[in-house]
Formats: sequence, structure tokens, C-alpha cells
Amino acid sequence: MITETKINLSEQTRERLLAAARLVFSENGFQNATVREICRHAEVNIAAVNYHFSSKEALFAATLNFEPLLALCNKINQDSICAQVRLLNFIHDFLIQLLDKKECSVQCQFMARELAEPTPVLGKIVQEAIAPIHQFVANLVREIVGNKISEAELRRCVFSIFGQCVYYRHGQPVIQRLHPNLNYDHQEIKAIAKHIGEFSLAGLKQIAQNKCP
Amino acid sequence: MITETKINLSEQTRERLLAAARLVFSENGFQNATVREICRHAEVNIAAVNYHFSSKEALFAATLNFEPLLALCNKINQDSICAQVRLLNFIHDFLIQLLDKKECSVQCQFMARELAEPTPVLGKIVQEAIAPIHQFVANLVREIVGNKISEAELRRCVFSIFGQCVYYRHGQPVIQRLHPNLNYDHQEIKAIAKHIGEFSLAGLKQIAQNKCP
DNA sequence: AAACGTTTGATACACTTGTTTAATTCCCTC
DNA sequence: GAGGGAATTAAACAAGTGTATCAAACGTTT
Repeated sequence: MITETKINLSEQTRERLLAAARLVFSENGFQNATVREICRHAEVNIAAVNYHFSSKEALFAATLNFEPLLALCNKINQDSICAQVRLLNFIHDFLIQLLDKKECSVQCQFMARELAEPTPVLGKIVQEAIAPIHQFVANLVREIVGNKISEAELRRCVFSIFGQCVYYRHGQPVIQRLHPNLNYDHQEIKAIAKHIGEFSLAGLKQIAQNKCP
Repeated sequence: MITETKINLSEQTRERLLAAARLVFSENGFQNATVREICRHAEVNIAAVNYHFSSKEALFAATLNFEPLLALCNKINQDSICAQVRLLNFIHDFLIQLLDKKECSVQCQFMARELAEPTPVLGKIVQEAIAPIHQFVANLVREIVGNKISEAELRRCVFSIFGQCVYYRHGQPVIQRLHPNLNYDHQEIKAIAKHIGEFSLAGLKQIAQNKCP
């Protein structure tokens, strides 16, 4: 028990570092985030990063945890409702993870950021998070449009859905300047999800009809 | 004439710097691009950047030229065909500027990159390029969907269209890992444009119908 | 051909980055 | 309470950044 206390003290700064790292990384990306700012946020010494983890990159890798993201897919997969509604639910939950600051799952934001700014751990992120989630949506889309469309067209459909969602996160600096009084509260996110859902279902239907005239 | 020769010599390194800057900036972004690499590419001395331009930031600003992008809008605006086809044409031309390496208009790529990684000149880019082009698409969409839908919904439609297009550029590092043998030749760009066009027109139609049952 | 202003060049500066060092402090064990 | 290993600290390191300096080279003008 005494040992536990000791470990807990060390663990405490470790956890503070992880929490601060998640915050700073998600706000500034891997490159622009500095070890000093992370440590300032965590209120620990600069050397703590290289003591507890071995490098900035390893710290970044340690902050990655895509379980909530994959859990989202599994949860939806278990629903026995039709594929259309499952897609709508996914878009909503995905946007929540992507835009809502209240949600502690910064992982989704890492994924989005990684799209534009590749880091040394991009491979891991693609393999563990992006590829599965793309495959998940691809399966949903395939259920909706049937077997008539090609793999290339299926891929483009998936890209269309993700592109719409991710734009709200990527484009935030620009969107904020274009529409200064727009912020992503729960109501707005719901409206965005509803829009992307309707828009995409109609798009998918059109693509499917093209192949089955 | 003698004076011209002199100016041309100076102008020559200036132009070489601009060309190299366009290349390096578009490949690495503003932050990750280094003055040294630009100068190495241009085969000029490091001091040339601060001599001919006054800073790295000013050099970046000097590389910006959104005329081809805005010319695209003007060209399409002059067509007397229906709004739907004009939108399809815009999506195609926009994607060309966004994805085709042959096209020398790196400006569009700057715009896309700026979405994710804001630089000190973001304000200028938003004002001179992004805002006008968003407004242009907004006008097209308004023509297509009519006056029934709200400004917020109109905005989301515009975001849906841009989001789909920009994803192919933003997500390139990831897309390349997901589908290694996919590259953006003219044929592929045409296919992407066709997909996004059909997908979006169907989406717009759906959004418009929602409001006019 | 000489003098001038302009352009180039190598170098150094000031600063920030991630990382390392060595001394100190802390806390548990004996 | 003393000893000892683990954790924290301040300071420094090496590498990289954008920028500034100042002398050399260049081409044009007189």
C-alpha cells in the first residue's frame, strides 16, 4: 500500500502529462505542439516528458486510444435497424466525437488532424483507426447501394461522407472567419448531422440508381 | 535597355525564388517549409529571401495569386446554362486546380492547406479567395434549391460540396496509405468530379424537397 | 577606365526546438 | 533516524529556425 502511494505519485504526474498532451496535441497538432507548453499545462518539469515517456513522439503515441471510436462502430453494428438509420446514427455520433469539446475523446480529432499533417505515427493511426472506420462506413454504404456499384465508386461514396464531416473540423479556422458567430453546440451539431445524413442518403440513392436504371 | 538587363538579372533570382517558394510551400505548408530549402531549390543564397522580400511571411504572401481561382468563377458565371450544370463544371474545374499537379495554379492548394493550418496571412486568403469562392457556390446552390431553405442550411450545403472536394487533397497522406495504387490522373479527377457532382445535386434536391413537401 | 549603387555571398546572430545532464529533493525501507 | 533508490529540478546541450551583417562581386554610368 505504501508502494502504491509512491507509484501513484509518479503516476499522477504521468497522468497529468497525458491529459495535458491530449489537450495541446489536439489543439495544435503534433508538430506545432511544444514539449514546454505541454509541461507548463501539466505543471511539471520539462524533463518529465523524457523521463516518464522517452520522447515527444512516444508521448504522442501514448495518448492514442481509439477504443471509443471503434466502440462506436461496434455499438452501431449491433443495432438491428436498417442500414440507412445506422448510417445516420454513425454520422451523428462521429460528429459529436469530432466537434464536441465536452466529449473527452480527442482521438477522433487526432484522426482528423492526421489527415492533413502526417506524423511519424501516421501508420499506426491509419491501421488502428482510420482504416477500420472507413471499412465500417464502406460496409454500411454497400448495404445501402447494393452490389451494382464498383469498388471505386463505393470508395468515393465513403470519401464523400467523411469529407463532409471532417470539413467542419479541418476548416474551423476558416469557418470561424467566414461565420464568426457559428459555434458547435449540441444543437448545431445535431443540425449538421441531420443535414449531412439527408444529403448523403440522397446522394447514395442517386449513385445506386445510376447503375440500376 | 541596359537598365532592363540589370533589372532582369535581379528579377531572375526573384522569380526563381517565387517559383521555388510556391513549390516548397505547397508541399510542406508555411510552417514546415524552411527558407533554406526554398533557397536551395532556387539555387540562390539564403539572404536573398530577406533582400528581395523582407521576410519569409512576405515571401509567402507574394506567392499568393488567386486570379486563376476567381477567373474560374467569372468564367462559369458568364455561361448561360442552368445552375446545375454550372455547379458540375465548377466542381470539375475546382478539382483540377486542387489535385492536378500539371496545373501550375498552386493557389488552390494553398487555400486548402490553409483550412487546416492557419498562417499569419490566413485573413488575406480568406478575404480574397475563400470567401468569394464560397459566396459563388452559395449563389449557385441558392439558384438550385430556391428560396425556401434558410441561410444556415444553405451554408451547410456549401460546406458539403467543399468538404467533399477538399477531402481528396487534405486526406492525401491517409488516402495514399488506404489505397496505395490510387493516383489523381486526369481520368480519375474526372471520375471524382462526376461522382461529387451527382452526389451533391441529389443531396441538394433532397434538401430543397424537405422544405417544399 | 574609374566610381557608383545594386546584388550576392559566407557567416554570425538571436531564438526556439527536443533532449540530456547532474544535482537536488522526495519517500519508503530497514 | 539513516540509507538508498526513485522522481523532480534547473541548467545546459545540440540542432534547427528566420534574420541581420558586412565584405566581395557585379554591372551600369560617367
